[in-house]
Amino acid sequence: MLALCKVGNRREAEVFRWGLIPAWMKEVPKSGGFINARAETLASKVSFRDAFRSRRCLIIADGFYEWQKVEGKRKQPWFFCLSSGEPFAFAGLYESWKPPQGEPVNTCAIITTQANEIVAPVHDRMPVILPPDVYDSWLDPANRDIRKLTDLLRPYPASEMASRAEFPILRII
DNA sequence: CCAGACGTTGTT
DNA sequence: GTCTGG
DNA sequence: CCAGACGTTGTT
DNA sequence: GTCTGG
Repeated sequence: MLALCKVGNRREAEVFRWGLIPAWMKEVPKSGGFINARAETLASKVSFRDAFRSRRCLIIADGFYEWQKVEGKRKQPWFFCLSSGEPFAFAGLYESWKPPQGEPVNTCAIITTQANEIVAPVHDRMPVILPPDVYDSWLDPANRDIRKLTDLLRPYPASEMASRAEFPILRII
């Protein structure tokens, strides 16, 4: 997946493998890494703390799915997007993981938070979407204010979002 | 204090 | 009843 | 999470 | 490598 990060003074777009692998891991975990990190516990979790301190990124998307448990049926997917239809940015973390041998692998995870009112009927968690005015402070590795960074990780306003039930068969683009 | 975990709930 | 240690 | 502690260094 | 659970 493609994500924006800040290297030196420049914003860069880089390809990351979805599934963050902490630097100290010796081999690729069975799960393939951590695809989600909880906003509430980020700062204290060994696996995310370093990335949260200095390797934050933005993951561009135009929507996301949440899957609703429906009694006796397969899970029902719902599609969520901005009512403006504009693309947006998930708050993400990345790591450059060094395998025992071979080239480093860029890995990333998205951050989740409590669901807002539009997502809550479907699922209790949702990805953190950041508004454009905080992109700079989120991306800046020199930003050491963990408290303020944590405060950015809120559920996006439901009033600016739209949703629709999606049929799995039809969703292939 | 040391052994063992270290993360979330995605995918169909 | 509540805290602590394993 | 549940079992087991729940207290301090006084006195002879 | 560092934290947690026993």
